[in-house]
Amino acid sequence: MEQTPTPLTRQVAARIVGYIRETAAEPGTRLVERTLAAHLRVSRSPVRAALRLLADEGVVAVAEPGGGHTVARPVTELTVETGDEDEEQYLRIASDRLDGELPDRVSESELARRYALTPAQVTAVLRRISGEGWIERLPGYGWEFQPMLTSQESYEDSYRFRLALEPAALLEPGFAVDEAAIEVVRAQQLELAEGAAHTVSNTELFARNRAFHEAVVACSHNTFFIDSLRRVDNLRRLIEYRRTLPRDRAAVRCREHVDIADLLLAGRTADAAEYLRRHLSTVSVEKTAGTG
Amino acid sequence: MEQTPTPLTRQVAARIVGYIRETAAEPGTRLVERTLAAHLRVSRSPVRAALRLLADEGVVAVAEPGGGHTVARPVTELTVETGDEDEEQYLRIASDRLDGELPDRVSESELARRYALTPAQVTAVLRRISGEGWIERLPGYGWEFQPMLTSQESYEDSYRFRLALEPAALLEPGFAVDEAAIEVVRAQQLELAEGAAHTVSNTELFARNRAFHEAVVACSHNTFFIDSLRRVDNLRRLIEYRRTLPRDRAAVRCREHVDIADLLLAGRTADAAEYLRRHLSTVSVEKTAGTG
DNA sequence: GATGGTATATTGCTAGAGTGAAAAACCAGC
DNA sequence: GCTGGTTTTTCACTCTAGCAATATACCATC
Repeated sequence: MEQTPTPLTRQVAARIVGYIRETAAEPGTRLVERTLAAHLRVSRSPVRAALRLLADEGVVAVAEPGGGHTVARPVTELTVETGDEDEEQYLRIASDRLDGELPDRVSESELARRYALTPAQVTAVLRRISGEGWIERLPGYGWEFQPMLTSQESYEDSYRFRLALEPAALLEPGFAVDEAAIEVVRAQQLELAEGAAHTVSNTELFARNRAFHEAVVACSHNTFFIDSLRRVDNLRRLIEYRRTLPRDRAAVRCREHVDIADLLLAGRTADAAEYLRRHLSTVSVEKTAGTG
Repeated sequence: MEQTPTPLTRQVAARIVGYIRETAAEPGTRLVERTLAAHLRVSRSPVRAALRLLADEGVVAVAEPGGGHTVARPVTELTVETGDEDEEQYLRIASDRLDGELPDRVSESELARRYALTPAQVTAVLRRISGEGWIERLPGYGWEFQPMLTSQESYEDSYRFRLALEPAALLEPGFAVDEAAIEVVRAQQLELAEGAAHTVSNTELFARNRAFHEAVVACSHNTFFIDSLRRVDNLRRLIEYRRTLPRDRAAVRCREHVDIADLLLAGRTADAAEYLRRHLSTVSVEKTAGTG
């Protein structure tokens, strides 16, 4: 009865759980297959497989009249299980590279051997890494790692880049506050500022702060600003993992995030931009001085 | 005697010609295989194949004592033959997409059929396009085109992005003018300003202007600024191809480029940044008003 | 120790058949 | 028209073996 689910099925299942949480759907809410498929950009096939999987786990219930599935449990009880094996491979390579375990140039078969990957998996992970800009295909055979955020210097570079970018994004003519989105990240930041910053994991802290900054910049409705920030954050994530963040300072920064959100919600965009500029300057100094 | 050269061999040959031109090597100059290989990031194998090809074409000569190759002709006589078939495939797809001939979602086999490509070629071109950010792999099968610079709106977005980026790059603490590089692009711009802007091809005009802006930003020595600009330019290139540029205005802009280069060479970086800001504002208005 | 020449080892592409999974089309019921 | 269920079609991955091209190591010479 319980086939081993495919990676895609697991991923879709995880994202359905995320969807339920985002929409705060209460138990009994119908989960429409076509809607989910369109939202997750896949066909109904993996959606149906994922729903069966979630039904086995008791997360969703089979609707009696007419079939289909409904939410079974309240949002608060949902676990976060990602089970993303692609992500693991990616992080292992990133980690090895940062530790200097991987040479500057590697061949695809070398990666396949070292990490016990199929050719398709190698293709997938290389696609992702090159998309993030820290590996490049050579003209002949092989790939070459590009300088990452390893050095202190390039880390500071990334902050000055954001300093040029983010405040400018708020001053875009197309800037319009997405109140719902800002409310969500504001709530997250408030929670952090009021103590959660001391208990939450490194990963989670970074993810939320990232979500805040990206939600703000997303209001600019300018793809170039949004994409650029996302690219920088993808790289930052890899080394923030390995840092020990001073949590008392983090709490202060989260409070500032709340303030920025408030300014935006009050329509004081210019003030928010200026506040954001100062905020980034401060963080930059903290980070780059903190660990030397 | 004359085997059909591989794509890589042709590409390497073309880049060797470019190398000769860049270094302004005179006839008789020795072309060291290992140096070329390191410079082009390939092994000596394709370099040797390319040199044999160029020897057949008479571009390089076989050195008599001790073997090896030397430059045969003066730089001015060199042809520009690219013969880059990967580039052609890429441009065909870009063109079709801009014309609305390609649907939002495509499968790899669909592309292979439509353009008569081998699977490896499909992989290569998708790698490139996704690197430039206008296609994305879907979670399941298939790829989805992302909004490009098709719309007038997104085109304006790209200019405002550069407006936030480029002047800020000049104010980077690590900014240091690469005099040699700036001299080169200054000379190109001067030539354009003094008439060549009216005779040169669309492609060439765009390439030179791009080279100018990127050379300036490269002096910031901040990867994030440099990469971001390159990404925007990759996209701009695709639609600038199809524009009819008003050449009299282009000449004026090239003159401004020369002025900016002069300010930089004189060490007046702040003035250059301000000039660049005004320059970009003007260009933005011209472009976005010109063609409607 | 550079350099060109040569030999060897690896690499990634090709081709074809087979396969499980995903996309797409179709159907029935409300 | 919207929904869940079902069927059909298409897709891309997995093997396998073979191979030309590339990368690498090794010479010989000056």
